[in-house]
Amino acid sequence: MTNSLIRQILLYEKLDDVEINILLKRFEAVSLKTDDYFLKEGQICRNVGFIETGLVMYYKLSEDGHELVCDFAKENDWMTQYQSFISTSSSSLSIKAIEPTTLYVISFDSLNKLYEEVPRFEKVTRQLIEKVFFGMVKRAGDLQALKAEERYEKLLAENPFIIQRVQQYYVASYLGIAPQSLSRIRKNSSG
Amino acid sequence: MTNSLIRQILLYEKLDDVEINILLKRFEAVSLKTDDYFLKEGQICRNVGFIETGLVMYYKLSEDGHELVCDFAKENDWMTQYQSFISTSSSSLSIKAIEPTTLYVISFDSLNKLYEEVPRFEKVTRQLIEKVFFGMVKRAGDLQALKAEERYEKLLAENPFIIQRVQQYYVASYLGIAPQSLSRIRKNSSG
DNA sequence: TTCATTTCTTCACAAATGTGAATGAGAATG
DNA sequence: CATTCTCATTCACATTTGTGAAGAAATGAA
Repeated sequence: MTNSLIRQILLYEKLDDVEINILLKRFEAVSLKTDDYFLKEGQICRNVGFIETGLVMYYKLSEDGHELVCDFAKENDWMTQYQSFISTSSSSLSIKAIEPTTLYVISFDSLNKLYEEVPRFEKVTRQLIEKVFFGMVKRAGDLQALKAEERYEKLLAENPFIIQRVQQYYVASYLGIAPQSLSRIRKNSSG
Repeated sequence: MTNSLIRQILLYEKLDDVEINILLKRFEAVSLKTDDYFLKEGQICRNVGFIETGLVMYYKLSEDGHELVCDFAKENDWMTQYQSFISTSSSSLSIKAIEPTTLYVISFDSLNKLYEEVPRFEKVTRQLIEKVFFGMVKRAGDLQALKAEERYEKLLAENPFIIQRVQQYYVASYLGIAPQSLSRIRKNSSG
């Protein structure tokens, strides 16, 4: 029995076959078509997903009504809206698939039962949250200290999948610049 | 027995007098003069501090050798460099007092003993970390979506203590702009 | 107080980024 | 295939922000 979910979890914590089987029963396979939502703004996020294949985007509506892209997640990434999930409060973000996406999904209740059944799984979760937290610190630092062109170059170096697989106006939004500016940056940096 | 440390903790979790006494024995009172360090870049952060009075600044050196201000913490705030603390790795940040500061400090080992003695204290810690995490998400969103003047106005509205108590070139760095730009923004926004 | 040092402000100009419009390329649809 | 629609590119120009220099103001030390 090997799938990407188990493979990923085993990177963080050794679990035996019994534990793995318990764990698998708690997850449900879900498919999203492009533009389907994992979570809509205003809803309470009651699930955590692990992406087997595909690509999703976190975004919110800014005050002037534009989509503001906050993050991406791709195959082998975990996804949830932590604030909403943890505090059972309505989410200010939406998460939608921007490629056909297959997931393993676990609900809040199921996750808590899993923690009782497989206590070591809590360590996995904690490490994953830390990873997201440190990623956010890094992102804030980049937005603070780098100019647009540098942020683009860094994204290209560190997360090329975003630039390869995401529409440019979404990438621009994620970088905090206008689509036209990203177009200009790409022209200057490649030539 | 009432001090700001206990008062703050009780906001998050009800603890009885026995627990409070155990807890107090694990913390040590420390004073920092202005420009004294709580943590220096390159060191491993082995402590968590609770600020009773005063003000500290997190910063790192950018590639061009300038101080880049990452955060502030004031009285009744907790302070540590999570990444270094959690993973016992050397810190890329420094934390220094920018006002005379009094602290309660607890070491990594002492904190873990405290978790055994007062298990409920883990809940406090978890909530504090979540708070920092959500704050960082918000900061990244602001840096992404707002222009310099809007970031300044928002800081003034939400954290006026920073503008009142921190030198302007540090505030500018925190906002991700040049000191002269902050000066210009202040001139235009007040008139 | 006086002097030295640091920080803040102001200015002129440079560089970076935003904006609206026009065009073009490609994908989707019929 | 033709048509539409969406997105990317380009351009001219506006706005925002950065930069270096000069001086003013504030701070700290003798």
